[in-house]
Amino acid sequence: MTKTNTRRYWLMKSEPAAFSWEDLKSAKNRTTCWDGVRNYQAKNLMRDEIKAGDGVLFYHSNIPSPAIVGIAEVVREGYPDDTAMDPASRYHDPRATRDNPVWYMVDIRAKADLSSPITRNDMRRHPVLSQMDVMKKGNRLSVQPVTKPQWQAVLALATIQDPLV
DNA sequence: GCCAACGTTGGC
DNA sequence: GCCAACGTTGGC
Repeated sequence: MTKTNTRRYWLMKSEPAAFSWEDLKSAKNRTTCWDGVRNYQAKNLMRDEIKAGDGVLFYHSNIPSPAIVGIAEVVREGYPDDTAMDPASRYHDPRATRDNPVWYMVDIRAKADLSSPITRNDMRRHPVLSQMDVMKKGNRLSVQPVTKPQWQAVLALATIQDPLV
């Protein structure tokens, strides 16, 4: 089986005031480590499920018009989030050690802009995208699974080719 | 700014 | 192990 057939898709939320799509694009190698996630469900996804080559929808949250704004790719899969072991970090967790990192992160790289952002209003009206986890009330997971039909619907709406194929 | 929903903490 | 209290998230 080829990598293409096993690729999975995710949505990652970020408050642009903290870290935006533009920040990712201007980062070295257009790449960043997704550190500071302190939620067990998201940690387990990053440690066990999210693989290099997987697709990422980059989503801006907590703004007047929340939206999917870009396409990224996972370039490094789960490894210890060392900010947890750094007493000077705002993400410090005193339980974390080299033998027991407690928290994990992945690296993602910006791949393509959308022709225009896909807002929650757009998603709400869309038969496929309205079913996304991110549209469910009260869903606070910062890393969420996305189905292949949802991924394809985003690319179709954005009128771009899949940058990961 | 409001508030519903959620995850975590800690007393018992 | 239960659950109330609390802090945070995030849409609106």
